[in-house]
Amino acid sequence: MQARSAKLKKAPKHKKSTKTNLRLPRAERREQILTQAAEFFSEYGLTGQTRELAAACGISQRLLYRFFPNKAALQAEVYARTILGPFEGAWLGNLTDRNVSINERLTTFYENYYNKVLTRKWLRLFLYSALAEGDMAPNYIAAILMKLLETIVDETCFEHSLRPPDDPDFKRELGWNLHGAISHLAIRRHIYHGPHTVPHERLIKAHVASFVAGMPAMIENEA
Amino acid sequence: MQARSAKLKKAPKHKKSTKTNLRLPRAERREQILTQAAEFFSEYGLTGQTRELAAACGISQRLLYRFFPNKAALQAEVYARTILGPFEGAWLGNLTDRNVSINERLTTFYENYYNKVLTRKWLRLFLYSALAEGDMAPNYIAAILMKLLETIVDETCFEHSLRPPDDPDFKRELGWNLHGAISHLAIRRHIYHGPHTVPHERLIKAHVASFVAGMPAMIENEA
DNA sequence: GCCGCATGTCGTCAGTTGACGACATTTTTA
DNA sequence: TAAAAATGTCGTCAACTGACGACATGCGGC
Repeated sequence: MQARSAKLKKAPKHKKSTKTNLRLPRAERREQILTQAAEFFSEYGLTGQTRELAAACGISQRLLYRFFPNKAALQAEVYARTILGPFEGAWLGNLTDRNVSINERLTTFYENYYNKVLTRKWLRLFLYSALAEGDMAPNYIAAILMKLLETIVDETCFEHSLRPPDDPDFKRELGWNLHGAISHLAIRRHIYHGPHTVPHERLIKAHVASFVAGMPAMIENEA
Repeated sequence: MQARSAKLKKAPKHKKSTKTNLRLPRAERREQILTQAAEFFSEYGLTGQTRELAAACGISQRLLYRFFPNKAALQAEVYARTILGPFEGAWLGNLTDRNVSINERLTTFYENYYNKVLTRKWLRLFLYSALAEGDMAPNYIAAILMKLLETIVDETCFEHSLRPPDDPDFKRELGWNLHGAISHLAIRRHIYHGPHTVPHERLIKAHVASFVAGMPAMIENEA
């Protein structure tokens, strides 16, 4: 964001000598760029400059355009990896193991989700994209989230021997009670720079406890 | 890159025929600019161009600099009005009226909060600012929110004849269970463009019901 | 009427920024 | 080992963008 005074001094004009600007195979360089770009756009937003990104990669700006036709294409790939990637894991399986208590299942899942998905990098990229109307793959995420939300509501209702709501939209919204509270915890900590005084493990347990205990009230309230 | 706000301004102010915008008194023009700017920066982010904003106002870009020394100063004032403004209202009072049921108090409050504060404009401005590390007045908001969170936890605990947690940080975090769930509902609807199939009134009631019913579990869970 | 000033615009400067042609250097291959 | 291919940089263009000096214009007071 500040002066790019980091601009290399009298770089080795033709002599190899000291500077080891080693040449990387195409795939490897591409990988490095994508990794740096995820970090970079997450930090400075989608309007971050390609020159700055190149500097962060330690390469010339021109080289970026040897790998991606334009900035948007690079960002699309960053998005696909960093946002969609973490969702690939199907940890959903454990959620339906009724040999384990519902509280433990939910706590374990969200402990994992918080650490693997709701990171600073992920949240910033996601929010920048959403604010820019970046409809990048919201459907994909929506599909996975819908399944998750239905699962946690179904399982929690089963615990109480309750019949889940018939309206699928409303049913998922009940799941958002827990999912939203934990997502917002991550947003507060990573985006709003709220205090980290209470360890998140303790809070996830509390949110899960409230969700499970509050489920009957949410459903009965509908009478 | 392309049309960020490329919308040619429509007719001036009706009257005055073909001639350009009528001349406004300084205070009035300033007001108009601030109103438009809130809308504008909320929509296009803090990197929105002053030329586009001027066009939206129907004035020349130069004129903006007759009212504000620079872009940042204008944004700071927009922020103070649009973000801080809605917090001024002290609807907190009703929350402690124990003649009314806790569910009704919380529902009424959050119904109001959702409609008056958690609007699309407010959320977008707030998020853009937070992502840009805009430490603009987070303290002021924090102070009000802290009071709010403590109040709703105190009142809900009172309902259950429970002693609120001694640790003030943890106590506030419990309040975030409800506040976060509702904030995230607004974020989903206004920022993520999630579905609006279920009316928010119904969801606020559900979240409140879960919060109130789940409070004992959150506290006992600490054993 | 016409003076003076607040209101408002035009044009431009200097720094930015995405994109890319031309060229240089290293590695692979026949 | 020389040519081809791959890897990489320099320099530049055109559009963008915040900022502002110079100038124009409507309006109230006398």
